[in-house]
Amino acid sequence: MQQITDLRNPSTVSPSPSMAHAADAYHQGNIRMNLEYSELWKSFHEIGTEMVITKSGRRMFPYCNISVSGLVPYAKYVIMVDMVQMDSYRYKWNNEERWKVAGKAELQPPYRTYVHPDSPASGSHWMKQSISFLKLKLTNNPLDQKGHIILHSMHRYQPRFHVVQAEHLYCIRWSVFQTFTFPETTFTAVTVYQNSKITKLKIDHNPFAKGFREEGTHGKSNLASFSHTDLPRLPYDPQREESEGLLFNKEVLMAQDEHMSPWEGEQDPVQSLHSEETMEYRNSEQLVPGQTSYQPQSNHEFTRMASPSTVDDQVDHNGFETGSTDMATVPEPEIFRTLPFMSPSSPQCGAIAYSIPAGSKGRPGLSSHPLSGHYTTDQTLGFWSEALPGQYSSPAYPHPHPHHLHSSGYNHGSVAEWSQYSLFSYSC
DNA sequence: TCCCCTTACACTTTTGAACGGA
DNA sequence: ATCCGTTCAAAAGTGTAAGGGG
Repeated sequence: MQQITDLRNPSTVSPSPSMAHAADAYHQGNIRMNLEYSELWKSFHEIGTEMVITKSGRRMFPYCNISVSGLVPYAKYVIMVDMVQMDSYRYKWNNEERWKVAGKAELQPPYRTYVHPDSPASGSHWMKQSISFLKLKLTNNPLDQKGHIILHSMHRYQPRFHVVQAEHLYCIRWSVFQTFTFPETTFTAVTVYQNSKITKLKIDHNPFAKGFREEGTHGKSNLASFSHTDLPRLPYDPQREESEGLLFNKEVLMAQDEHMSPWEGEQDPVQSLHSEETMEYRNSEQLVPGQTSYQPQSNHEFTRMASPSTVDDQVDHNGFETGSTDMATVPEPEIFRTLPFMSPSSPQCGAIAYSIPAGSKGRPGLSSHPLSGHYTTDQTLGFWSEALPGQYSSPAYPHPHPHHLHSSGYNHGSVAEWSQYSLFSYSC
């Protein structure tokens, strides 16, 4: 685990002074994360994990399931996951049944983060059972409006988990991020499985694929079929965590020797990346966004959820009409939000964006949108969060600061349900 | 021709409403 | 009126295979 260095006095970070001061008694760096079902992940990783992505969105299998410890029991946290592109290459599966570089990576698609539906929840809530990201979906549709994480096919990615102490989702901007990655969760996004061994593993362990199992092969593996209904809801067990973590490293190293890597060349890029890691996870802490890193965007640019690589693209990736629209007239919108966050290519980025999917009557008037064009730490997330999904209850803007929401008694409703329908994405 | 993507399909699990009994 | 368990149809999640486009 990397040594954690707080970049700023935490007491100046949290928007919730009372809770923040209480939490200061704890070291942020005490947070630990463990990947559940790492054995299953490893069995895929040794072959070269592939995840199917579809236009309508596809779940991961195995899906991410983690446990955390070291949280302040009574403090609120947001837990989320995003996908980091592992390198700047595009791959192809060649005749020798290996992955090889097929060229440079495509331009990065709109960057999105999946927020766990329980967020925000108390530390005790997160620690009492494992945290499942079963419902996270991957898509290759850059115009996706369902909040799925957008990836490029034939590119390599790694899930990245973030723990953020924040009373509300819209406080994330001020919060400290603790980020965790697990080497064995690296995967290649594909539209059709390339490696038949991966297909077989998926069929053997995914209950939905039971119909493709050959007679008699079911149960052959020493790994049980993996259903989310099978997932134990165990209390946190530090001893178990520790032992599994150490076990993992041993086994991964052994696996490197015993298994033929599916990656052409000397080394699996993932192992290369983590070659100096000896712990079961990687952890880094960041303050986001760095205000100085923010680069103002024009209204048009603002609408595009643009990644740095797409700045020159003249197309609105979300297919939105441009121009001003009365929010109250928008029928059944889903809110898409761009989270102040770090991207793989740009460690800190600061734009917050709201938009409404194509097919809606329109989207918030960008010219009058409180967040468009003026990004400061006073900008807020969640100012129209109450009525999701389905409608905006109140434009209620401009809302320059989340504290206004408190003082006005603004009701944010069920944040858990709300976040399920929300989309966080990066805009850099 | 090759590579990759989309789509339709058959099969499975999951979900939730409806119902009946205690 | 409430709770609990069962049933069943619809919805959702799988990998496969054919076909299409660049």
